This record gives sequence, C-alpha cells and structure tokens, in this order.
Amino acid sequence: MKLYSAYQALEREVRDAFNRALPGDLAGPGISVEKAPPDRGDLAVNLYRLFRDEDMAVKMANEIAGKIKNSSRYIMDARSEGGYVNIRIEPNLYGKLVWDVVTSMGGTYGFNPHPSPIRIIIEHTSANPVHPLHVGHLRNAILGDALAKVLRARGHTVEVHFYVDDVGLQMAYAAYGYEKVKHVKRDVKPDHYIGLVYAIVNAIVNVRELDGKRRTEEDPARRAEIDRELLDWLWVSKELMERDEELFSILSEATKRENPLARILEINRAYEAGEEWAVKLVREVAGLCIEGFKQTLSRMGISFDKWDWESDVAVWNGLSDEVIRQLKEAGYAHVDRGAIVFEADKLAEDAEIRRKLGIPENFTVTPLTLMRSDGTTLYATRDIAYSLWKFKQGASRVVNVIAAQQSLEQIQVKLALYALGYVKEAENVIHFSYELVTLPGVKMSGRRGRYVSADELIDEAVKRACEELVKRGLEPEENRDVAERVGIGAVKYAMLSISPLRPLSFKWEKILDFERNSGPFIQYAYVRARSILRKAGDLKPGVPEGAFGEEEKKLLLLVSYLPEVVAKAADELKIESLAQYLNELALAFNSYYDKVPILKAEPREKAQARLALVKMVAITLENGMRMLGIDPPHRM
RNA sequence: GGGCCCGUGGCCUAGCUGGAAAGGCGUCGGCCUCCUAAGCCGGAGAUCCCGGGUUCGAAUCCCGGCGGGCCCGCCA
Repeated sequence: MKLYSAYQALEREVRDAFNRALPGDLAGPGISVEKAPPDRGDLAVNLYRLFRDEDMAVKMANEIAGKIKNSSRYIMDARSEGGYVNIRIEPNLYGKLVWDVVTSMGGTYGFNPHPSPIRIIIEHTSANPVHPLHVGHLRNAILGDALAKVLRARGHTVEVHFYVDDVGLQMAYAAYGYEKVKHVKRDVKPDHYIGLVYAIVNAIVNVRELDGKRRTEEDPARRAEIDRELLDWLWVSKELMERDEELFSILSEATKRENPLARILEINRAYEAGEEWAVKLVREVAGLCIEGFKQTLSRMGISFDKWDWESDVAVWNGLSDEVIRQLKEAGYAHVDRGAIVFEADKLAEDAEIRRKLGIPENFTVTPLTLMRSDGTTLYATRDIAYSLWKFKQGASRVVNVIAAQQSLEQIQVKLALYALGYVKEAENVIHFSYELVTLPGVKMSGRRGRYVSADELIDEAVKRACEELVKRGLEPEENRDVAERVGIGAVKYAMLSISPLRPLSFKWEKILDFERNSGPFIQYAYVRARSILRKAGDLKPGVPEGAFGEEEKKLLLLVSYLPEVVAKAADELKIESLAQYLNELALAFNSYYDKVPILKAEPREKAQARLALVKMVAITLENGMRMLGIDPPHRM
C-alpha cells in the first residue's frame, strides 16, 4: 500500500504506544494526537479527553509518560505535564520517512485520497453576463478554484461549471441598451462596455418608473420612500453621465420615444420563448461579456470545464416547465393571481425534513414564486431545474459557491428537489456560502455601475508588485511574469486566508499586503528555498544516518502535515486552513534559514540533510500554493 | 417584526465536534563583510461583546441580551 502521509504513520505509532501503555479496557482508537505548544514538545496527547477527571488525568499522564518513553523508535522522550503527555519525536528516523514520502510523491505530494471518492460538480463565479467581474466575484472565483483543486487533491473527480445566467430581466436590460448603442465604439474590454450600458439603462428606467410612481402615490410616507429612491438613482445617473456623456444621451433620447420597460419585458419574454431575433441579440451581448470574463479569469489562472447556458440547460429543454408541472402535480404548488407558487414554507414545517437537509431549526422559509403571471419563469425556478440537470450529468454532490445573501434561495432549491422526490440529491446540494466584499462607505452594485472591477484590482496588484521588483533591482520588463504571479498571489491569498463567512472590507493596503502572512511572503520563502537548491552545486540532498537534529524537527513535522491539512481542507471545505498552514511553514522556514547555515554546514552529511529538508520545504510550499491557485515565481 | 451569519490585544484574523488563548498589522528595541532583509530575533499590549446556565473544566455548548452585516420580491 502506498503511503501518502508520513504523519499518519507517526500518529499511528504514537497511538499504538499509548494503547500498549493504557489499561486494556481503555485502549482503543480514541486517543487523539495533537500538536504540542512550542517548548513543551512536538506532539501531545490530552488525557482529560479520556478520563474526564482532573486528578485521574494527571495521575495517568504520569504513569503513561514513563511507560511509553522507550516503547517506540519514533518516540525520543515523553513527559507528563498537567494532564497532557508531551512527546518528543526522534528526528532521524522520522526525517527519513518524511523524505521517502515527499520525494516519491514529488509534484503530487499532498495528494491524500479519500477512502470513498465521489464525483463532484462545483459551480462558481456565475456572474451575470451584463457587467465585468468585480472584486466580489473575484472572491467567489478564487474560492471556487481553490476548492476544486483541493477536492481533486483529496482524490475526488471534480468538474467545474460556470452558470451563464442569460435568462432574466437583467439580461434584457443590457440587451435593450446594447441594441441602441452598438454602433458606438469604445476602446475598453467588451464586458466593461456592456457594464456601462447596463448601468445607464438601469438608471434611466428606474428614474422614469419612480417618477411615474410618485405622481400617483397618495400615501405621504410611501411617497417619501419613493423620493429617496428616486434621489439615489438621480445621483447614479449623474455619475454615469459624467463617465460617458455620449452613451448616456443616446440612451436617454431613445427611451423618450418609447416605453423602455415594456420593450425590456418583451425581450425577456421572447428570449425565454426562443424567438430568433431575441436569441440573436441576447446571445451577442452575453457572449461579449463572457469574452471579457474569460480574459480576466485566464489572467488569474482560473478555468472552467463547462459553461452552462441557463437557456439551454434549464429553459429551452423544458426542464423548468417540467419542474413546475411536477411540483403542482405533487401538490406542493398552487396558483395565486395567475402566478404559480411553491409552498416551500409548508414543507419546511416538517422537522424531519429540516434535519435531513441541514436547515437550521428556526430558519424562516418563505413561499417561492415559480412562474410569473405572464408565463415566464424566475431565477430560483431555473436554478431548481439546473440543480437537477447537474445531478443528471453524473455528479453525486454539487457544491455551489454562492453569496451568503442567497441562503434562503438555496434552501428553497433544496426543498424543491426534496418535494420532487430527489431526496439524495437534495441532501447533496452544498451551499458553499461566502460573505460580500464591501467598499468602505459605498455599496457595490452592478446595476448602479458602482464597483471595483476585478481587472482594476489585478492591474493595481501587478503594478505594486512591479514597484517592489524595481526596489530590489530587478528589471520590470524582464520580470513581467514574476510581477503577475506576485501581484495575483497577493490578491488570492488575501481572499483565501480568512474565513469566507467573514465580510471582507475592501482596502487596497490589506489586499495588496506583501509582508508576513501574505501570498508574496509564502512565495518569497519558496524562492529562497529554490535559490539554495540552485546553488548547491555538487552537494546532493540526502538523509545520512544521524544528520537531522533538533533544529530540523519543527520543519520536518510541518512538511509532513500537508496531506493532513489537505484532508481537512477538503472534507470540511475549509480552504483557509491550507492558506494558514502554508504561512506557518513559510514562517518556520524563514526562521530556520536565518538560524542555520545550509550549504556551508559541517560536516558534509549535515549539509546534505539540510539540503534535503530545503527541498522538501520547496516541494511542500509549491504543491500547497498550486492547490490554492497561487503560482510560485522562480525569483523575486 | 422574524430569521441567518459575525463579535477574540489599538486594527485585521486563527482557534469554536469543551481541556496549555495562536498569528499578522501597528508600536518599542535589536540584526545585512556569510545561502535574496518581501526576511530574522526580542519587548509591551487580551475582563475571548455582556449576563445567566450546563460541566471537574467554557473563547468553544445552551438560554437571554447588546452591536454590526445580510435575507424575508411575479429581482437575480
């Protein structure tokens, strides 16, 4: 059997030693081995967990520490400290084991297959094709990409999908505007162009509609509310007019000659019905945006296996209609003023269903409209159809990387699958939720054209990386590639190292941090390691008898954790644990680098062993970074 | 109004299947004739939001507050 993790072998060794030392009735798999605090040892076993009584735990710790001291070749020393047994491991034997695993795995080190791997479809990013990707989508894309890579390292078969949301009113808004201005050329990426047009149409239509509403509104409170909204959109209009006067006036004029909203609704209806003129128009607009997305994503090193057009997978094939029909037939949907409503709330009253689907006990579920009275479907309806479609592609689990705002909708989708009789599927739709990226002071809004685009962020990141290169005497022209890797690495790490459940307030200096606990910090440690390996000359890495000492232990242990960290990151969908682990490894390596000579170590065996350690660190850092989607530079 | 998420040194964050409070930024002090100083070493700095409860033991679990974000649409 192939050994993927040296640490796992070590842990088993320690557990066995404990089981031999424990009274027979207490022995078993319950021993959990953890990391000891620095200065107390390498590994620790907490006996409180086993005995639940303070005096007893302390007493047993004393007893066991004495017994296991010489009970395994890997254990150098064991000491009892207040209910814990702190263990020091023997660096040479363990070092040899780690070396064997790391070098035999090489570029695949970290791969740690799950005992029962499955087929997973990850859907991420899925931005509406009506504006460029902004920093919020970037968080989504970076998380989704890393998630896919980590799950693959866990042995799962992963397919990454982008859901092109080409059906819906937002698309019709963009298409409506594009129809009027497509003859006007602008020297920007296509998605930026569409984004501007989309925002202008939104502003014009909203101002027009709100103005109409306020004239007929009798209730003063309600009227004040409308006035506030109107004022907001007037401000937005002013901003957009300043950005592109010509486009704004063309669209403004056009909307005076007709009712834009009626036309937008018509485009939406015709597209959903598959009428040729609408298909041609909408696909052209969406296609332009997608082209822009692909440019941005490819620069980020993020790619997709499939681009699922909502119209294809959920509408024109009749799947959404089928979902509605079956929900009605099953008695979970009713007609309300011409619209069809799914009774998700009633279904959610059943505590057993909640438990099965992992819906929090008190979560308030509301009914869900499936079909408008004009016969068109809604986003959530199509999402139900799409979820079914994903399972039909052979997935046994579906992970949706979607903003936390959509928690209710995701639960409604689950409930609909359940109601349709797809119980297993409902249980296996995972909402990988993440919080928004907020701009201090302003609310990001695609409809208002207010956002920091992903392209701007990447440009700025790369620019700052370039400035750093110049400071270090590296020619920026020759190091374009390094600047790209470092700048983008900084952005990715910033978004991966903190929990996705924490709102991220966007600050340039925080995201473009190049110091400790950053992407570049990890890249730098890697570059230093590579640099030593390059300069090694005749010295070959190896693990001669007795060449590893106390100084090496911390790094050896850290290197050997990678497969464990991968397992945790994949099984618990906690990418941040991998990011933080790499930071810890880089920190430890930098400290080691400063403390001991490597190439000049005496005797030669010591230098060989240290070089071997440097190589292991380089491999570990590189593989870890790749799993996060961070590219390792060759120098910096 | 109901619900979901978050609340840890001045700031940002890890720990949250209960058992030894962990990093970064900032701050104060030190380290480049030696493998890249995007670095390293050291100091100061914490009523783990508040109040109860469960437990031998709570940052972690339960209840009740408070503060912030989000959701409750024939939008997506």
